[in-house]
Amino acid sequence: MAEVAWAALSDPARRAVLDLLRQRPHAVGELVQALQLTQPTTSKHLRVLREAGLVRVHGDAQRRIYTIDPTSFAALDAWLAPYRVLWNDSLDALGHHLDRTGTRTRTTRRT
Amino acid sequence: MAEVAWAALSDPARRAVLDLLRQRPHAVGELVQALQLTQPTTSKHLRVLREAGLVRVHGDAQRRIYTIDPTSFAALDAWLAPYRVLWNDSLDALGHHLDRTGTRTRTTRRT
DNA sequence: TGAGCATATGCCAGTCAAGGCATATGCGCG
DNA sequence: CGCGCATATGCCTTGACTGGCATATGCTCA
Repeated sequence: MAEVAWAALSDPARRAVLDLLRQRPHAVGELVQALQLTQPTTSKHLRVLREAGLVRVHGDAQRRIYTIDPTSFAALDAWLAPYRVLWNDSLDALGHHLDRTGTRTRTTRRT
Repeated sequence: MAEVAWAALSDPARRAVLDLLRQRPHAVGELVQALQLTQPTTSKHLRVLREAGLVRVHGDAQRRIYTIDPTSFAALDAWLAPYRVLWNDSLDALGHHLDRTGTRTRTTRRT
């Protein structure tokens, strides 16, 4: 199902793209420069991410603005969710008190 | 970093294996039968999962028992975590009240 | 409308993962 | 100690993905 989404995430460059987009929407050119990739390569990665439903293109002008598409991420997380209980249990067992590690629902201030 | 872990998850068969292991540890033979895969293929998938740190082999007798290794999952979730806030916001915006969707730290009761 | 920028696509060669088959290894039992 | 079961590994072929390059497309502006 999420099939393509997982495959998309398996590439480091693509995860890097997402990490940039997570902060703010970017135009292709910005990504090219930030990631030190060639323009065609970047476009191809974006295509993969787009078809995986992980990103969305906004401006259809000359500059195409890419943004994160949260819904697909939700699907990934949904798959991962059942497993979360497992390592939470393990951590508890180890006495890891760290209040909600970094796994909170809405904080994400890290770095 | 998690590099291999993502790649491992990109295969449906492997996710199926994990879904089985999540419920209880399984011997290779059980997986073969449950997933309708050939034995060598299954072993190879298990190898990938093992090297990705997603599973662990317990009994070193004739029957090798595979179990989920929670730690690697934590790494994946850690990467995913920053994105979680994004779709939570979207959902909130849409008026989704559902307290902490299913994203709590220690519940995961959803189906 | 013609030039130029930003982005996408096509084509090609190299690489890598996957499945099928045969076979090797590890282990317990008679 | 030799046999047989459970699992792992090797080899091979095929298909998919990647990056580089050249080039096509879409859009804006003079």
